Amino acid sequence: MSELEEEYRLDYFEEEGFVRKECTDCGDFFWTRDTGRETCGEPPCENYQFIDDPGFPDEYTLEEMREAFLSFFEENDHERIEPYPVAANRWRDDVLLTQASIYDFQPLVTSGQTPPPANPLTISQPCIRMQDIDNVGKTGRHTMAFEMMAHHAFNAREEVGDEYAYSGEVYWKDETVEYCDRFFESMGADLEDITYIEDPWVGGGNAGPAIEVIYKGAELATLVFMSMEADPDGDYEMKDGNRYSKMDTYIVDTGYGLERWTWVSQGTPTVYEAVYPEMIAFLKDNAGIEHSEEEEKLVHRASKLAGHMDIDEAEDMEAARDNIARELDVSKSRLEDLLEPLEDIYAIADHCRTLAYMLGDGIVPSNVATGYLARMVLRRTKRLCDNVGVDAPLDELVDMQAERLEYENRDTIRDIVRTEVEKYRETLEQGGRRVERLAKEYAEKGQPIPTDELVELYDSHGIQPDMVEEIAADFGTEVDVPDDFYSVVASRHDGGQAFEEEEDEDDRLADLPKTERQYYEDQYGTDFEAVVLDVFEREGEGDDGETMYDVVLDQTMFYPEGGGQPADRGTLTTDDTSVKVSDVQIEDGVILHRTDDELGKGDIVRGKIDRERRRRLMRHHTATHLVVHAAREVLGEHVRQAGAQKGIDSSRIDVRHYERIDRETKEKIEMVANELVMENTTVQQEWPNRHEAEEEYGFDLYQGGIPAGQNIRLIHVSEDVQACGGTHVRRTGDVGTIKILNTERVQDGVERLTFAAGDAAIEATQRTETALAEAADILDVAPEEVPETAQRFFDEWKDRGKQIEDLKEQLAEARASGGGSGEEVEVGDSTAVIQRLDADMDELRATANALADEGKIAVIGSGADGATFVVAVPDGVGVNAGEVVGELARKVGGGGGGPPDFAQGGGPDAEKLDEALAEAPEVLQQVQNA
RNA sequence: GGGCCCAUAGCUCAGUGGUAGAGUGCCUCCUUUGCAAGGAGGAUGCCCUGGGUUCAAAUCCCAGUGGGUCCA
Repeated sequence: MSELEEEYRLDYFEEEGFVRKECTDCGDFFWTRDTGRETCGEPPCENYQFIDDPGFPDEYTLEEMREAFLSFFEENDHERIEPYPVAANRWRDDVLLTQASIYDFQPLVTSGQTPPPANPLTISQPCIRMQDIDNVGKTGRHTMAFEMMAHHAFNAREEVGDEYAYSGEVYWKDETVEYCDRFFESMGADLEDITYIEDPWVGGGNAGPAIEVIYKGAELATLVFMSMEADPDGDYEMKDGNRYSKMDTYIVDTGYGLERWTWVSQGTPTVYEAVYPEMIAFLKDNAGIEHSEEEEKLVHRASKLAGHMDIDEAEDMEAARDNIARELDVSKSRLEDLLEPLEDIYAIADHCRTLAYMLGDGIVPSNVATGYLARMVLRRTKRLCDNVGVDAPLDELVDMQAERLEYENRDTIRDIVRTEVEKYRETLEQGGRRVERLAKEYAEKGQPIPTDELVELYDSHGIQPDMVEEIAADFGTEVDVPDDFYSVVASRHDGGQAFEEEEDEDDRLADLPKTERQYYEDQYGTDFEAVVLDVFEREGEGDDGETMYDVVLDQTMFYPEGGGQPADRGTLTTDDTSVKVSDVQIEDGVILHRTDDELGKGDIVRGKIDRERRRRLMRHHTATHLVVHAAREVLGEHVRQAGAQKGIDSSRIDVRHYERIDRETKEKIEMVANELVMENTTVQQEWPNRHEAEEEYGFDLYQGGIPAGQNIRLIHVSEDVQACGGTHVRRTGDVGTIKILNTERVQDGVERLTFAAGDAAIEATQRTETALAEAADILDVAPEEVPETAQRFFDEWKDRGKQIEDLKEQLAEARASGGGSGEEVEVGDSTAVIQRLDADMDELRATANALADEGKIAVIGSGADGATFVVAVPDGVGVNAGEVVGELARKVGGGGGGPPDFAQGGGPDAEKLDEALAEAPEVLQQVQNA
């Protein structure tokens, strides 16, 4: 850290008369105007000083505080930026949720590939930190959802010129600290009370000096000066033990906690009371929580103490509670009875805000990714509500927050919450029954429910161990919950990790110029001329191991595989030869044409792409945009594309939605999509600046992934606008027609729509029509009558099955009582009937049973399908049917068995059946004697 | 993206290779009758679909479909 010491010697500190001191408690270095100060000011070195004694002259609500911050920086030449979604995985694939304002600009802006939307800028970014979930409500200061107010400046060293998307210095450390000071000043804070602690920052491969800003015991801001990157040969060793070196870009990354600032301005005992006063009042009232004046005072004092204590760890919670109780001179249980309901209520308010952010930004609960996080939060919130006795519907509670956050899709949010609560209820109900059965079972055995059953219940059925304990208690059953339960569950999930294939990078490839993409200039073009720049030999890459070639041209009409659109095919022709193009890929802007034969470097070639294939792909691509657009219109604004694949005969898109799409809904989507086709509007492409595009259309542009670069290609189809690199038809009418073939649920919360466009749609319709016509033909009715007729046939078929069953029974009885056909022999005191009857197993069984009912041993053999035997023995006769069958079956090369009074068996050698039956009397004798 | 679990009577579920079951609901009758209840009898079923193994599959194996759940 000492290596960074110089980094903190700011001119600003000097001019303002700051002194650098070492905290007498924790040893951290800090800067202050107060020369007499000894500690850094941050808990646990010091306590909160703002509770019941607000830090600013005026109280602020959340909204007022946000506005105060943003307008302060606006007045100081920062541009105000609209917040990004909380679902960060919409623009980056390394994280799920937005956890800080800087996430908005990673990785493209921070690495200098893409310019920032404004420079410098200010923003208040909603964030969600799931890792704090257990502390929410309990510590008085943790929230899962919060807004990070920030100002950012993106700088690049002068000497690197215009290599990056921004250049030069906007401002750096001195100005950043000065802004912080002046903002405090504008709020009416006492500047003597502020300390700036030196606290270098490391994260995500970057690092830099950073400063924590403490005021009245609360950390109100962090000023990060991101300027280093991981580098084994770097000059600086940071606190993570790795070495870092300076980057060409350096970025001001600040974070001011909106909730903290609001809290400090109000001086309430907990942050929740400052942030959600109305909601907490509502919840208290709804849960029927009333406190006497004395209790009220106790709670107030307890909250104050809790706020002072450092209880980040769950284990410390118990101890902290003990200390608080002692200090207040009440019993721990009394304190818990008072505080626990309040803690639940604080958590509910916070979780509802989290849910409002998540669902409002279009996350659909599911078993994957952010959807799963949303489901976890929702279920946890529901449990908290049940626990504390809040009976207001959850969708209403979430809506209260959604309304405050000014989301427009509130109806959808409520719908999603209702659906999800209902799903949870069903899961609990089913799980409850399952646990009851288990509890009963183990209660009878007098054993506790073992751990592996618990793991199974949790892992496969989503039932928490505490719920098992609760239900088991009703049956007096113990439950064996190990302390490391969740790690036992985790160990079940250990498995082989897929390893990534590494491809050899060709240096020659890197030196080639980017191929000119003619397919954008003329999407209908199929013929072109080009010069061969290079040819790569690919040995053994062909389907049958033959050598293939990757041809690089200066320009091409061939569309390389991308954005779910397969590559074009066609031919490249010179005066001497013609080669087939079977695949086209793009690598770093260089387009590779996979061919079956060699071309010479410098050759001039005529390219020709498979026109019909391309047309079909274009129709399907435009149709994809139409179907997504139609799905949004029918299902709701939350609908997002979750993957797509275009094809020749059909295409599919996966769409996020919280319910199954039934046939009626499917037809509605199909209708809307086809209406757009019939409108026959033009399909337009443009290449606007990415930030202008984002500003105008929002993040919903990026349905199929986020492209890099300053300018992005937009495709306008009707009202729909998407960032897209694919080829499209000129007018929607050129799609012809769209037929949705199928909908399936590919994951929870993700529906797959398979559809065909143009001639492929007609073909698909014809296929189903043919199937129907053939079915109608077989039934000999008109196609419209197929369902009714099929129903009638099915019913009749069932009826007849029952009749046949009946008749066989009667036949068997008649045979048994009529006797005659079978050979009767005496076995001990009883009579055995040995009979050959070439019929199926059911019939043999019925006959044998009927004989046994008359008190006779039945040995029936059939040669209908191989050789089969049934042996039935009446009650009280000492012959083991299983053994008899076993013996007989062996003679026909098979086996058999069953209970002593009824057995069946057989074997493949039907011609030995009579022989076996002839020996049956002997077998019976033997078995009886044995 | 990966793992695990489930699919049998209208409903809730048993059945672990050998004659498909229980509880509940349904129908009929009896007792009683204000309602509820009780007794006797009866009907329930492509054991999700398709393949495989086997003399024999609801049962074992594979694939599919539908649902549930946990993890990243």
